[in-house]
Amino acid sequence: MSKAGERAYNAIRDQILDGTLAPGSQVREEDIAHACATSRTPVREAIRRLEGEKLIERDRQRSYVRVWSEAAMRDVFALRLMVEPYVAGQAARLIQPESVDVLRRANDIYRRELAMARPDISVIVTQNNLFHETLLDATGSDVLQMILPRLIAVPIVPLSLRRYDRPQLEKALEEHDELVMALEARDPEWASMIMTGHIHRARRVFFET
Amino acid sequence: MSKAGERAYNAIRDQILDGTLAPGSQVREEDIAHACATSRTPVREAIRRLEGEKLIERDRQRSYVRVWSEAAMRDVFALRLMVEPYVAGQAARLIQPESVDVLRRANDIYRRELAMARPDISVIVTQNNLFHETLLDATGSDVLQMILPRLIAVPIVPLSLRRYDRPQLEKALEEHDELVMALEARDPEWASMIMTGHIHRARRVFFET
DNA sequence: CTATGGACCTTTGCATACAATTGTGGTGAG
DNA sequence: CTCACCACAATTGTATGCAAAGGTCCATAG
Repeated sequence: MSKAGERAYNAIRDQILDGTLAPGSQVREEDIAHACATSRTPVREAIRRLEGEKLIERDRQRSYVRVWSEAAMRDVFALRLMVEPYVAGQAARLIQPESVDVLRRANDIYRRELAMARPDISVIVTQNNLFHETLLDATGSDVLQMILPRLIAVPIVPLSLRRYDRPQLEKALEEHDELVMALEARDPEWASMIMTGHIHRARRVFFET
Repeated sequence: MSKAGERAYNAIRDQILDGTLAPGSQVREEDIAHACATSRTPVREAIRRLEGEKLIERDRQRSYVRVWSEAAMRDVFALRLMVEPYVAGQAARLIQPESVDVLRRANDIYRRELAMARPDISVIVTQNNLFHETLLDATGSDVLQMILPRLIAVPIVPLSLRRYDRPQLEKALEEHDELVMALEARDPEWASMIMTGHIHRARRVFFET
């Protein structure tokens, strides 16, 4: 997309997702524009996009970083439990060998990091995100690519891995590995079952810690 | 929202949904701006929003009305089959008596129209939409209200009722009536089961006619 | 006759200026 | 002392102008 508009979009989004912009805080066009060395025009577009993604909400004129209630998070996980297994199943039908390689590499980096004495969680988070995004792309479905990001691009979800202890991180990696096997076997039922368990466990960790 | 921006958004959206702007046709900022008696700036915002809703797609610079493939429509129905029963179940838990009345009234108008010699389909479409929207609102869930409209605000879906013949319209009404019973009984399983059948049947009609 | 290059034209991207709206703080009346 | 109202300040909304990027079409060479 356009240079300045894209810069502004990524800047705001990153700051929301990593918590720099706290939930509930006001997002001023002028501030972002200044930070991105651009004018308000592309910033406004970026804000509109993020509004559509529900990362930003509006009260009359002003924009704020959205706050997510616990009830909303329950709905998010309920929907992910429906949609993500479907994604895994579709990916099992349609994935290309190159994408499987990408998944495998993501798991290898994850594994290597986890083997270290003090793993850097942000590396694991990145590889985890890459894994799930690659899976989504592999479905080749515009509809899924429209829906799922709205369920996982929630400030808390990508960070929920940080709540995992080491055994939980190991378990999650095992599930990723098994998912790769299911995809290679082109077995939709197997893939979606693994994913169901994977999300279930994520939900437990999220609500019980 | 803003006056001009909202006008532009609704204008484009309406034209896409009712087919005035044909799928695949180019959407030019200047044209819309002129039609809405405004400048390009608010039009650009409207286009960005619709892009986020996947009603508009972009190729390099230009914007076009999105075309929905059959594969996409299959995904839409697959997801509706997951989400709408969940909506019905949540509504059964949380719906207020006044909302039940709204649903009942919608069904009554539907029924009266259907009893006529030559029913006006657009009346039935309106009441059908009202029914499903009321159900969605009754869940009180921001997340559901963010997700579901993206699955049904697809050019073809709101119009799919037009493919129903009279017995199918009668069957759909019966299902609405039974859904009201399930909601009054506050029985989530019953409600979601009815909805599952309802969407299943909609899918059959959609793909077999 | 086809293919390639280039000028031109169409459309969008960005910045700036100004208008409008909303929040806020202070002042005066009760 | 409190409440209401008015004025001003802070932000956003809209318009316009110009820059840049892509696409198109014609001319010319092979």
